[in-house]
Amino acid sequence: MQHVSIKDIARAAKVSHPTVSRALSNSPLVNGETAKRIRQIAASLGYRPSAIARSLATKRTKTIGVVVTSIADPFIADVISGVEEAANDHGYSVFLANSNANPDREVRVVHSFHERRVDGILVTASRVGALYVPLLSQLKVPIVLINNQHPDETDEFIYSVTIDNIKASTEVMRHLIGLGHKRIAYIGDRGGFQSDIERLAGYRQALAFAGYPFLPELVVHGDGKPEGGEQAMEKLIALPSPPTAVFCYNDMSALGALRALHRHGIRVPEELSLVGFDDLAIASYTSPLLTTVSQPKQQMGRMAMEIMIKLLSCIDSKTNIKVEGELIVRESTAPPKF
Amino acid sequence: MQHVSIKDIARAAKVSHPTVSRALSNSPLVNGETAKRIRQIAASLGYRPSAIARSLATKRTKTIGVVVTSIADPFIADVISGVEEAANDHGYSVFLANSNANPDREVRVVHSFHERRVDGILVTASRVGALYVPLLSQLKVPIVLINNQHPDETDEFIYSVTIDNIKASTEVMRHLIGLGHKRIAYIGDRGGFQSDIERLAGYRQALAFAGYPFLPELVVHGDGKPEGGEQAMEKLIALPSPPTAVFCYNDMSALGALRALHRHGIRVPEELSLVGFDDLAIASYTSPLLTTVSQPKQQMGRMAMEIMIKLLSCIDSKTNIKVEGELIVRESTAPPKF
DNA sequence: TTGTAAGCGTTATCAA
DNA sequence: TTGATAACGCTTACAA
Repeated sequence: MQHVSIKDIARAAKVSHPTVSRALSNSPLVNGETAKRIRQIAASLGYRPSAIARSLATKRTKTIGVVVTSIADPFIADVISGVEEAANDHGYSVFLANSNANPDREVRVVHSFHERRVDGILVTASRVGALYVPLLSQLKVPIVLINNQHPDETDEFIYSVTIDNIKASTEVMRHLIGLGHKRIAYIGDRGGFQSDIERLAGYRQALAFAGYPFLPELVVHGDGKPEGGEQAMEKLIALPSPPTAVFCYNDMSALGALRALHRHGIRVPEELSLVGFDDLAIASYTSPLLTTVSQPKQQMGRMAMEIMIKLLSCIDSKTNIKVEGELIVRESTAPPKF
Repeated sequence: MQHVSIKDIARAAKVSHPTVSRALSNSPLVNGETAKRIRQIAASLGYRPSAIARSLATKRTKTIGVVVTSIADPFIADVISGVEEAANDHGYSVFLANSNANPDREVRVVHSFHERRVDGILVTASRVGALYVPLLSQLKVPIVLINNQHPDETDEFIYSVTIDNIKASTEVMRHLIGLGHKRIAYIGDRGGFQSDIERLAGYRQALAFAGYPFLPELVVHGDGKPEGGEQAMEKLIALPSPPTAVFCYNDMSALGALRALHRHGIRVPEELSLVGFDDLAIASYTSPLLTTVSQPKQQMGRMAMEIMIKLLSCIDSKTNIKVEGELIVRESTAPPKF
């Protein structure tokens, strides 16, 4: 016999299988002594309840579907580690699915989660396609978005954990402006994703606040990856009057920017200051060490899963959480030279 | 009604529910016309079969448990992305669990996978505790190890995908020796994990082959992470006669080593050559760009999952795969100066 | 406090 | 080619 079932235990304990079920779920409706005996037998037989059968009976799987655009993205990997930890702590298991921001795969993931009857869905994406959330919400299970607020605030099934991008972004700018920089550029992401839009908004606000003009030529687009950051920095370097400081959408972009600067022999921070966003592990190992904004990545994952679990337990709680970033000043920023 | 079932479809199509089941699984035992009609109805009702109920009936869940020591490890994250992709391609779903190399959690993960009745288990660990595999193998499901061969080759349920560490390691050494280096150090991992042992073996073999002495003081231990690499490098720098080249167990260690070198103002590669292992994305963004060994990380994950799926389909295939690394010479290695 | 019976949504085994 | 019926392993009334 492959797996031992409550019937096997019932037979050994000379009771009915529902009694076993009750004993194992610590129901008060069973005699203390018998319960003890049953639990002993269960343990001695190495009994493990079938989550499958239980799910079928209870209509809850204690399973959460987690969609990511790419698990190889270090930011996402950190978030997921928090997600998994919180799930594990509460007896939930996570199905991991990569969508690669590919619509075909997205549809397959939704189907797969539907068939598996997940209790809820977590979406961790630096970028989430506008069409995707409606697709997911067809499943009628709660959805928690990490780092992407749903535009339609009224949707009752959608919750989110995000960082306060505008605040973090203005703080970065305050730091640069405080150092004396006046020509500050922004290397954004390509797609106009929410976090990018917000960081750019913070950039503009801070500029306005300092009374500096907003110069469109100082806003260029990368792709959130080193390649894009590199190309974007090339454009800035080629400008007739290049910036003295550059604020990047994320650390990956900053990495590419740094590479372009190295190649051109432009010294950081002596000739140009550079700031990233995310505080990935690498940010402490570039040279110079990168000034950046730290996000509580793992904790954000954990919070998202905890919101989910509370929702599923009908405990209500704050469902749209905004966390704060923290500016980490390292070596890549300094006053402008001139 | 929350989910539509085959009974709902049966009612709508005026057939029995087993007929629906047959029609939807493309059984030849059902009239072509009826089958078509049933499938149309199913589609129009948005039917999605319950994997839960199916699993209970078939005793197979099409589910694989994936244990990792840390999903935040970029090497592991890359492997997992291959794992997930292959699973998805074959209709399997993956349960992701972090063990953090913590024995308590390991036990919980095993229980959880057992209860979920996973069809197989994949273990991705730079390091896997000796006790862990026996624990896992109690489940009587196939296990595929990535980057950790099971010492007991005879165990019938254990399979593996590994890189040929010795070969890759000797190649690194040939490169350094070819450049003219004679005092070459090795920064290893702490725990005596298999990959570390093998890379060190390759180091010694190459030294012996070149006729150079093996100097114990040139072998120091890190922890596979930047911090450890940094400390290990400090020890080497403090040596009365420091090495002219350093081969690191992995890129993470090399990153730390690089940091220590920067701090001491030791120029790489002019004064010291440095080699990593793994070819993480960062290796192309350090300065100088890191010479390292590339492992086909995603492909290894994919292969592991494909072995698993073949095993589960009773297709036999090579079950212990060894892949080859590739030396990527970038900027961190050069002939010794003097 | 315990047991009997039904049900969860499939697939599998028989008969028809 | 189809339909009854049972089975998978659990939980949950309801009865005793």
